[in-house]
Amino acid sequence: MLNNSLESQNQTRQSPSIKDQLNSPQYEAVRTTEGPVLVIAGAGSGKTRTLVYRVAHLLNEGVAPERILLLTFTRKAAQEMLWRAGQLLNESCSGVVGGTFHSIANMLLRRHGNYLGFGSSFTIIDRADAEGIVNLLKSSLGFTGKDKQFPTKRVLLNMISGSVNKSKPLEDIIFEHYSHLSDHLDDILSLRDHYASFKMDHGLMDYDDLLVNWKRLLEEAPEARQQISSRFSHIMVDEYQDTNLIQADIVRLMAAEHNNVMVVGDDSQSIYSFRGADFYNIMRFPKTFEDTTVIKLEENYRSTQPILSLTNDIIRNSAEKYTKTLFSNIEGDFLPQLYGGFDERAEASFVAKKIDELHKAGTPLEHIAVLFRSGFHSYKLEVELGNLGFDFEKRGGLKLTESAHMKDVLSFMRVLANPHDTLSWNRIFLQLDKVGPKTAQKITTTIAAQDDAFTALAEYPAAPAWKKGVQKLTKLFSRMRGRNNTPGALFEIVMEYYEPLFQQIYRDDYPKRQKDLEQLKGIMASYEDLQSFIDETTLDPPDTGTENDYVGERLILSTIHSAKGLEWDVVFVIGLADGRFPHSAAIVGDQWEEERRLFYVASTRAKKKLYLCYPKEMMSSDRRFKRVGMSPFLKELKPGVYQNSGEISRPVSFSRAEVDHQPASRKTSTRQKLSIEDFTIGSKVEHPFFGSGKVKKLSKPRTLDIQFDRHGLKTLHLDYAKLKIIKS
DNA sequence: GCGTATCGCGTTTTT
DNA sequence: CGCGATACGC
Repeated sequence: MLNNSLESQNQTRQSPSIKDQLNSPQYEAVRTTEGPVLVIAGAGSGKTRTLVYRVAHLLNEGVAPERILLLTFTRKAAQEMLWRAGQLLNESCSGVVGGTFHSIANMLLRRHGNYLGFGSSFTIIDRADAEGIVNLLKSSLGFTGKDKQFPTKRVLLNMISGSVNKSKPLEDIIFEHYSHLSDHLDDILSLRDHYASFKMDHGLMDYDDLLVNWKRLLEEAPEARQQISSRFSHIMVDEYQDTNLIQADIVRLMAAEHNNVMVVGDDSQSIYSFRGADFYNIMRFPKTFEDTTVIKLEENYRSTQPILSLTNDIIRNSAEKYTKTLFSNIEGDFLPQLYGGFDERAEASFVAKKIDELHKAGTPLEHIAVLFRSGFHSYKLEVELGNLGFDFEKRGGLKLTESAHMKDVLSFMRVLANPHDTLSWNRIFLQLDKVGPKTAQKITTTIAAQDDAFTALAEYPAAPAWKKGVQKLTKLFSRMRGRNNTPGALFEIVMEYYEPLFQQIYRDDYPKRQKDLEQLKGIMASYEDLQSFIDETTLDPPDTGTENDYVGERLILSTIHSAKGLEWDVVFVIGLADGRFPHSAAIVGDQWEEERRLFYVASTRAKKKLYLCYPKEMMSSDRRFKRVGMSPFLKELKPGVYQNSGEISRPVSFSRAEVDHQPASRKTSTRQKLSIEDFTIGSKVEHPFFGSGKVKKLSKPRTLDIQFDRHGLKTLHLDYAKLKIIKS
């Protein structure tokens, strides 16, 4: 069974059996049916393949590529599908318009936006920027945040800018879901209004505005509607359960002329309601479009039957059942394994050990993935894998352009492209010494009111403490605006100014951040002009990590959300503990059900082997360890669908012996196991990052305090810190 | 007294 | 990493 696994990766792409499947009645219908088509397809049933064949079929029939529109939720998904369609036809699919809702919206708005009263110049802001604006507004409107009841930023943001809320009065949303905030109703409403006018004034647009304006364009601008709708004759939408109401409207309006629309989705995989997705869109589809052909795909071509039995059992328990029982013809006798570790470290070491075993037995690392609910759940495992020398790629969590130093650099670029971008101005001023939030905001509002922000800046009456800083800034901008600089050149100019500040602001860890900046340099250099760089990177930020170099075997660690639509031979789901999954803030009801579907999505990623893991002890808020049970979603499973792979009691000593047998080719060198007895107070030690230091204090089992020459006092744990004793 | 610097602590998920 | 609370400086 395992030796087949090596070949299967290549075969899923263009396996001959796909052709056979295509001849089956279901796929025949999918390919050729005219008019509206709704495909309800379970996990692993070949949703993507469906669309690939449809595209190939249309092109084969002589439909001009530029009349086909393929809408997805990630850019990668669209590229992948077009690539596969091209493989089928033995030619390229260039000309087919494929992309995310947001990128298509951006394209259309830049071309036709003037019908709605804005031209081609607007800046797209991402969620992180929106948070910044909300903060600015909060402070300028005098919200103190002292009241604990006041909504957290994220909740607030979802309320004032979330797409759901645009189709429903905000008052209703607050009444239904956030009734404890009703005292703040007026505050929130005024914040929402200010947010809207702030964006309008400064030529900013966020993710949701892109969609709203696309819809407006189709509804309110007859000439644009005419041009756009006559351009496309066939529309396809992937992951339809992830669309929100606005996107559903857009699909409806886009298809009004030709009625050739095909959507594909799975209601059991709806995990994006927090950003406005509404899986009832699927149920409504046949009502919206007359004479819809509904096609159900229930055979699973991905997982073995034991895995499917477990995943079927997960949705069996959901409150709203859409009785859909997937079946598979793929043989396999590996029952999903359940593992409860004593604590997070035991869980991590179990996973690492298993991965090591699998790898040695011949499963390539890139066919293995570890999935989890939230970004930080994998910290312990990352340390463990690092120690063992495994190369891994983490997906989800912070994107490259979301870290502070990146946003710093980008803000210079964005101000250049859009001098009304107050948020970026603010960020730039905050970097100056002796300038804090208040002063930065003062400068920003003054100069943004002027027509020419740059000269206004030069003439700004600066206080002595930071006058020099402003002068340097003025110089910088005159250089940047000088010639028609390419993005690459602009980066160099900015870095000349920013580098000294950068080292000052992030003096603790700037080497790591510097690598990111190097990457940014490469990315910017590949763009022709600044505007297109800004548009593309804010809509779809490049991943952290070195994507460009081919890195061979690499394990994937990913949040479940970022793993959607993908598959691996072996999947580990970790952190399946009570309070962690479902997330502790999830209340029984809709949110609870969504968490369950999330678990379903995670488990259905596995083709051959599935491991479900949880720690029995976790750090709670007060720094104390708390015993926890397994996730309620695990408890409710039928005992027969998984096998308990035993539990390790308290890890007597965290065995480093397992580490020692690693091959020398791995990148971290084996380091000796040090124990606390090896140190005395006053020992001189060397740390790869903090440099040299002296031991100040030995604390109980395996931690010690070290005074580093350049980085101050740190408390380190022997199991994690890579210490070398220089002199004892 | 206003504003800025510093420290400590708790983190949902994202186009 | 960003937030809040607290401490210092003009």
